[in-house]
Amino acid sequence: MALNYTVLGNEIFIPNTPDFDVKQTLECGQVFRFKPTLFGYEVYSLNHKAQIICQKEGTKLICDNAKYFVNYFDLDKDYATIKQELSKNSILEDAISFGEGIRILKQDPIETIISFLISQNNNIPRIKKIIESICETYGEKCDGYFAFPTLNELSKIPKQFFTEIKCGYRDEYLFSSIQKLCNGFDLKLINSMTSNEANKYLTELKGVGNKVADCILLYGFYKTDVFPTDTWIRKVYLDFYPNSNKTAIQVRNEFVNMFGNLSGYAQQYLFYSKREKNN
DNA sequence: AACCAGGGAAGAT
DNA sequence: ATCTTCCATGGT
Repeated sequence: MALNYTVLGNEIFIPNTPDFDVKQTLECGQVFRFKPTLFGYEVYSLNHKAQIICQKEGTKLICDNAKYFVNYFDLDKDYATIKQELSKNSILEDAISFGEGIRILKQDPIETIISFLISQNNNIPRIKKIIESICETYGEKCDGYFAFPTLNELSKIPKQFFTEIKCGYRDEYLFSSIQKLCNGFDLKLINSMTSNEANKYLTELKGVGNKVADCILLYGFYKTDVFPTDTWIRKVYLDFYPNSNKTAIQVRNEFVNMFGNLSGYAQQYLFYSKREKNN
C-alpha cells in the first residue's frame, strides 16, 4: 500500500504511518545536510529547503517546492511491500522493524558525488562540517541557508580551499573529480548502463572506489541493485558469519546476490540498525 | 598511545 | 588480479 499524504500549496502532510519516519530517514547515513530544530528538522537539498515539523497526528513539511520534496522523500513508492518481501530473510527481520520508517532519499548526483568523496575513511559529524563549509563559502545565499554549489560554482574552488577546511588528503580527490565532471565525464551515460558498468565508470573519478560508487548510484541515481559495503556493514556481516575473512567486495557481491533489486533498501536497514545500536 | 571513522590510490607481489 | 602501505584529521 502506498503512502497516504496530502499536498496543500507548499506544505506536505504525512499522517502517522510505520512507512515514514523523518529521524530514521535523515540519520541513517545517506544524507548530511540537515539539522535538528525545536520541533523536528530542517533539510537542505541543492537550493531547496524543507522545514519538518513532527506533530501528534503526523509529519508536516513546509518547503519551497512541494513537488521537489515529494520526489526527494520518495513518497510515491510503496515501502510496505518492499519491507514485506525483504523480511522473508531472517538477516533483515530485526533491522527492518528497527528502521521501518526509512525512505531512500532521491538526491542530486553532483551533491551526492561530492558528499561521498568526503565521506571516505571519515566520520559523519566531520563530513557534515566540511560540506557545510563548502556551501557557506561557494553556494548561493538563500533564505536562512546556503545552497549546494552548482557544478560551475564548484569548478571555481581552488584546491587550497579544500585543504584549508581540513579535507585532508581528500582535497586532491575533490579538486580532480570536479575538473573531470566539468570536462568530458558524462553522468548522463549512467542511466543507460547496468549498475556494475556504472560503478566501474564512476571509479574513473579520483577518490571514487567501489564503495563510494555504490553510494552515488543508490542515493544519486536511485539504482537499488547495489550494496554499499563500509566498515559498519562488514561488522554486520561478521555478526552473521563470525570470523569470516571476506573482503568488502566479496561481502558486497554476496549481499547483492541475496537481495537483488532490493539490495539498496536492505543495506539501509542493516546500516542504520548496526550504527544506532553499535554493538 | 593506539585505534577508528560510510575507503581508495599507488606500489609490490 | 590480489595484498600492503600510506594517506589528513579529529575524536575516543
